[in-house]
Amino acid sequence: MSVSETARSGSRQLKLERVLAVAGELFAASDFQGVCMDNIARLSGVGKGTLYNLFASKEDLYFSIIRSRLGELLDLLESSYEERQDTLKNLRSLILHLHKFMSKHPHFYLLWKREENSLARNDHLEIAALYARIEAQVLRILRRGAEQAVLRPGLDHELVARLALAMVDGLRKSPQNVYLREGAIDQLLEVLIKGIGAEGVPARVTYDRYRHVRNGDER
Amino acid sequence: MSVSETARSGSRQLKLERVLAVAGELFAASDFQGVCMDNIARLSGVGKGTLYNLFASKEDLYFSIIRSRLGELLDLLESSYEERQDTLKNLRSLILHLHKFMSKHPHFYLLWKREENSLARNDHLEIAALYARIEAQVLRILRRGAEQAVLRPGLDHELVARLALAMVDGLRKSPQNVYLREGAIDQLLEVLIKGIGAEGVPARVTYDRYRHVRNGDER
Amino acid sequence: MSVSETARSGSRQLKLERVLAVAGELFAASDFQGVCMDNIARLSGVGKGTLYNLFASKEDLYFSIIRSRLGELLDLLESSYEERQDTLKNLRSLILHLHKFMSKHPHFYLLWKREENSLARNDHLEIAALYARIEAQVLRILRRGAEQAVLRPGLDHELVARLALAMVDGLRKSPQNVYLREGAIDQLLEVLIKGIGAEGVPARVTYDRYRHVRNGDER
Amino acid sequence: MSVSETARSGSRQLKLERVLAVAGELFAASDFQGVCMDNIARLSGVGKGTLYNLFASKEDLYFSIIRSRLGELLDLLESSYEERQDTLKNLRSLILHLHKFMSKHPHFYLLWKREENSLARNDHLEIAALYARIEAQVLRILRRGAEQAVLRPGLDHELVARLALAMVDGLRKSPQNVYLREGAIDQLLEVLIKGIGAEGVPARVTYDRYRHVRNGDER
DNA sequence: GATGAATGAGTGTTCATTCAT
DNA sequence: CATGAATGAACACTCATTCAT
Repeated sequence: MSVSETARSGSRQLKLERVLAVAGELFAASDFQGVCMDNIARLSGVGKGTLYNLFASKEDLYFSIIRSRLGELLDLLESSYEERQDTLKNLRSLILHLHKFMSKHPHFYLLWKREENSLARNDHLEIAALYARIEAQVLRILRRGAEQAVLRPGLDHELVARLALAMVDGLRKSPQNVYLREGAIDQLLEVLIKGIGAEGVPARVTYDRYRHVRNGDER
Repeated sequence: MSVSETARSGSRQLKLERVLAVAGELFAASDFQGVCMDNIARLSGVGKGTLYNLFASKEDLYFSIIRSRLGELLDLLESSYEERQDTLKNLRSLILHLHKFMSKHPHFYLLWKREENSLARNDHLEIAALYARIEAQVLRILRRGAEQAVLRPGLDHELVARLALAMVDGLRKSPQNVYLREGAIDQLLEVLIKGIGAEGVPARVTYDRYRHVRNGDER
Repeated sequence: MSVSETARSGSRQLKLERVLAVAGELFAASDFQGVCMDNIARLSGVGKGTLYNLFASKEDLYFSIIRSRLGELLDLLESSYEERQDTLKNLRSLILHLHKFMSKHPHFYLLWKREENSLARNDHLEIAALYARIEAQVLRILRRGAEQAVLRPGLDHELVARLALAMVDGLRKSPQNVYLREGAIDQLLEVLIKGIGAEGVPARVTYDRYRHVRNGDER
Repeated sequence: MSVSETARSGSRQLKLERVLAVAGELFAASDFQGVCMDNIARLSGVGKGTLYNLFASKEDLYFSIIRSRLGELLDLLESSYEERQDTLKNLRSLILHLHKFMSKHPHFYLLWKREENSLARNDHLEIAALYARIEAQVLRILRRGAEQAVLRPGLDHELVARLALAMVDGLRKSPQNVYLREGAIDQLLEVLIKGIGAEGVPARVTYDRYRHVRNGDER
């Protein structure tokens, strides 16, 4: 993480990133068992043995992809939260970041969601823990909203958190171009805020528009 | 399906059902490649060769599970719709049926959702078509609601359909007991109706309560 | 074992024998890890999968070779013993049978002796148990000899048993033609009997000569 | 070997010894292919590359262990022989040295005996040559004994040499504590001398007892 | 039709050896 | 000289599919 990394570990880091990217794409295109280490190695331009220097096993590689990106996402979400901010703005910001991240890393997102629907892989606990941190972040926002009376009373916040996150997922299942369709996320927010906001709370947050930029796509 | 099937093909039907049930459980517990035909055959009490009389291939078997249950679900949803009914009741009914079905067939649901997150399996188109029919059903309800001015104007119905279905999915990811928690689905409906309903439309549909009965669970 | 085996199990038996023979030769020519299942399969004329139907693993195959032949040998030695016979004749007979068997199955013998010098393979206990039965047989003869006062007193019979068996092993390490050299085994017996016999016991047992026939050699 | 080695090469010698010791233990505990160079390097505290500076290959390392210890043993046996000495004493001394050496270096002994039961390793000739020198030493003693008429006539000395060495091997296969059991080796000698000695030659050599000291064990 | 033994392509993983640093 | 990261050939074992019975 430090900037002063040596050249060696830098090169190692690069190799690792390349492997993660290639493997992510392959895993997304097929499934865990449908991808073979030979291909990952060849397409990453490293020897098969090197794969096993970087990761303990195929499974480790698979979950490393999810873990690393999920970590990124969490850092993003947690650092973008501002306690003193307007609750709705925070909610909006979180959802926008989520949406942006999943537009930027569709491969990773696919893997993540797929694993959510797998019951019993060994490593699953770790993934579940990371996911729980996302929910916790939503919960924090919702509770702050309840304190500020921005949300209507009587809501089961845990349930609402899950619903909100599920709605963002819903966007992903749309025909491809929808990721770009400007209004989708605003409509989502409007439905959500109207659904959970207290009477008279404006559902449309227009100021401070977030720019939908698709940068750095993975081919 | 016909009543007039011979005893022989009846036995065939039974075998087929047993295979589908066993295979569904196995596939849900692991993943496509993690299940082997030997086990399916042994646990179903049929010979391996018979499997290949019933299904063209392992993949065919896999998708047959999804296809058959998804067909059931569609029959259910489409037949429960009543054109002349109250729109909100129809929406509510659809969501309740969905929720009930996924409580009753968690194995199948897992497979289905998992496949939704797979890009390129050969058979995917067929599944997608079936899923589209569910969306179409939601859409039909929403449009009827718009005609009756029960929904607020300006909504992208396709988007809303997707969001609504995603919210139901959200329930599934809850800790186990939530399937049973009575209020969850009502809160979902309340949030949704408040989110998309026209001003003054009551969000709580209390009359004619749907009974949450967990019958016929698959062990 | 029964003569009335069905054709199927007969064919299975044949295949199994062929595999054991081929694998025995390969293992003897190299070592456990130096032989690959692909080769065993190819040279046995069976598919690789069939190997795994017959044996649980490579190790199982390896030890099956030893186990099966060692069983044969034990049956031979134990059935050739006659309680009421002259003790020296019994000792002589045992050693002759041992020698004959190791001339006839040099591959097996090599494997067996090699394993004796391996400390910790999983299956080793079983082999050790079989070997112990051979020693027990020698012991039985020696004790009977002590009763009959054919052996000089004061001998540690266990030690003598081990020495006797080791001497037979010594023959094996000779240049190849020695297996055939008529006199070797008689000299061995003479040294042994003189070494452990009571005073006045004739060391040369000339009557009833055993014919050294080399039949059924394995290519 | 020379005393005037520089400090550097002295360190090299030390490294080499450490590697030989570590590798010997590992090879004895498993088998040739069951030991990997990584482990040898790590446990020896040298880099993997250094291993390849010391030895041409894994096989070379393996046989270097046997070769070096076998060399030691030969020096010992050949230097302990005294032409003018009593023949039986020389024989006894040789066997005692053999026995002591194999008590002191059980790892090496295991490797050596294991290789004796392998037909065709490339390097085998060299080992065989060393073994032949041991046999030659026994032969020398036996022939001298024949000259002195201490042995009975008519013996095939080569065969007797092999039998004698095999008997010492027999001791090794005993239950562990036997290495220590004082009397075993004396019984062996008694049996052997009675077996091959001329009439009237005392079989028990009691004067000048050899002390069975277990010194310098390899942990 | 039903069965399960036989098959061999395919896969994860290891490890001796090399070579840039 | 010493090191250990990189490599890819080699291997045990699995499993979808076939087909003789």
